[in-house]
Amino acid sequence: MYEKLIHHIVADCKELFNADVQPIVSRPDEQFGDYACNVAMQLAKELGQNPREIAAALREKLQVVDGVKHVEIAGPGFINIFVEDEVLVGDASNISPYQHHEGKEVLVEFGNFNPLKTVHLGHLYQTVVYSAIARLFERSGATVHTISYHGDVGMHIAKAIWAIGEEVGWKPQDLKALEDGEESDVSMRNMKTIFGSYYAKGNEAYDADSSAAESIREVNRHIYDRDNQAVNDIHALCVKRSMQYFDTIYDELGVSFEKHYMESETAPIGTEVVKKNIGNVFEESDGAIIYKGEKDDLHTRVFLNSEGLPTYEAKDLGLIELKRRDYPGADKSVIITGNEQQQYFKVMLAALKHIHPEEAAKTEHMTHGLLSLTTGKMSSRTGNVFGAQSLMDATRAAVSKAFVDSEVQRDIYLAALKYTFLKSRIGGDIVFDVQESVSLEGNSGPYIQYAYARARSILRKKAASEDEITGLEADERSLVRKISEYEEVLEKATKERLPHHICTYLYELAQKFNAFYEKNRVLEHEREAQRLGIVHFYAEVLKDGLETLGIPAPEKM
RNA sequence: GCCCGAGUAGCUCAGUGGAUAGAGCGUCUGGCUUCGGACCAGAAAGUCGGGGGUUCGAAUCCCUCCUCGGGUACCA
Repeated sequence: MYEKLIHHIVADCKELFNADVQPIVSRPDEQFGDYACNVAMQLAKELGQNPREIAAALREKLQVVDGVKHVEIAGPGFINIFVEDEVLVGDASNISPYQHHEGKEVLVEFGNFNPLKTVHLGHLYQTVVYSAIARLFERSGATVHTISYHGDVGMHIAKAIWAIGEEVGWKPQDLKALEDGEESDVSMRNMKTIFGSYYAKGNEAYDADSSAAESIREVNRHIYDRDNQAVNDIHALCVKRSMQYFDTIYDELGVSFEKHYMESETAPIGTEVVKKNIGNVFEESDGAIIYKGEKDDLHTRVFLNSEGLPTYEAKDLGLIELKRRDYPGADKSVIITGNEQQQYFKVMLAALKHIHPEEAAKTEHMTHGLLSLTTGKMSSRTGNVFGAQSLMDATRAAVSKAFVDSEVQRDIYLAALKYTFLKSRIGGDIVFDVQESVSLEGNSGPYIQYAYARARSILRKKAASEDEITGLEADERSLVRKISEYEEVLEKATKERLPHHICTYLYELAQKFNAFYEKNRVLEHEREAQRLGIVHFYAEVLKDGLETLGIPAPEKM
């Protein structure tokens, strides 16, 4: 109905006033109607007419639209539209009407876990956000290619490799301890601790000892040039182990990737691209190759440093070349990073515009905020920060304590974890309380899962029939009206790339149903058939919404 | 300094040009042998950072100031 109304209003404004409008049709407070439009007030100034008169003219037109019951004009000129019950029931029963990205090929990429580094909360958050965005595109009909990008080169890697190399005397065959570890979850975590301590060791030496710093820089060059067997072997082993460890986290989260790209692959290609464009895009300055962003109202950034090594900027250009090679048919390329890279990306994309303008045009960079904890003292004395693994463990523990006998603890755990991250708007920083994130009450993932399980429980007792739902009572109508909003919510979430709209809606819907259910019987009631039908629609929306967010919807809890 | 972003109830957040600014947590009051109480009903709690402006209408747009975060050439 929503799209139909917009269509009618556009046509009517054209016909009546010869005006081109982009009307906003909203779902007002229930007392004002099922849909509301403010186009009359927008047009009032343009036409020099009284908004209520404009509204009155539109009202005549809208009143005869099929499915519209009546139209009221309120306040300064709101057009409030009341529709027939069947319209709401129809919309409530149709949960996948919009396919905005049908036939489109979309790449969704994020730069995430870096080999040899610990996985912290921000990485976990980013992973959950990323997979929800990818699902939104999928849900709206796109073919989505999921891509991850990992920093396996750079000073942080060089520091760790140097420390390992020093310890084993640069004989990688002595790395038995690393190679032979069992690949169980626990041993993978140990591996991360081991890598972390090597990194710390290398970092310390780099700051304290200038000769160590020089040899670390040398290791760094070897990593780029791949010209030292010992460095290559240690590097390969460390990356392999790290990626195995990351896979355990991805598996746990139910996230998967079509392709992983590594900076070691993108670096040489990016370097090539930059070198090829010196003179027309890039220029030399103080021994480095830079892009002057000032001509685009941005700032200058280094693409190749004075040692000739590519910075992240050049590597990113290399990654774009790889994506062009691997996905020539992509219509859109979405990249998700933290806010701090916002201005950096503008410069990189400005440079890209000179190299591949069409690629720059289809690239969309979206950013998310920082994650922090309310209780700042989550790091223990030993220096272990409260990382991704700690949060996952804490959440899992809370779930197994609260749902001792449940067969779906994993599903509930995923709901608690993911919903915590997804319920806030993407973009701003998020401060959260571990206790609250682990909470299973109120506005939480498990609350919505529970709502679904309750609905399924009713439907197990008696299945919804195919009977028509007619003669809605006030409470029923109100619930159906809410269910019918789902398609609009989905559309909004997809267009704005903001999954939290779905969370907000699902929570409101579940609350509304719970309130209805509290005072109205479903089974063994004279309107049982109709009510079972409504419960069925409600359950379908909850399930679809949860799954779009990447959260499972178990039948029983 | 310059360039971004943020500031809404005690805390964490929705609301981003519309009608009395909404939730969760916390506090207080009530409701469970009941279709699943992991729930529901209700109360208290707000100068929407301050000030100015645009508009029929501003938490939302513009200007300005304050506070915090980020970026600002060889980190990502």
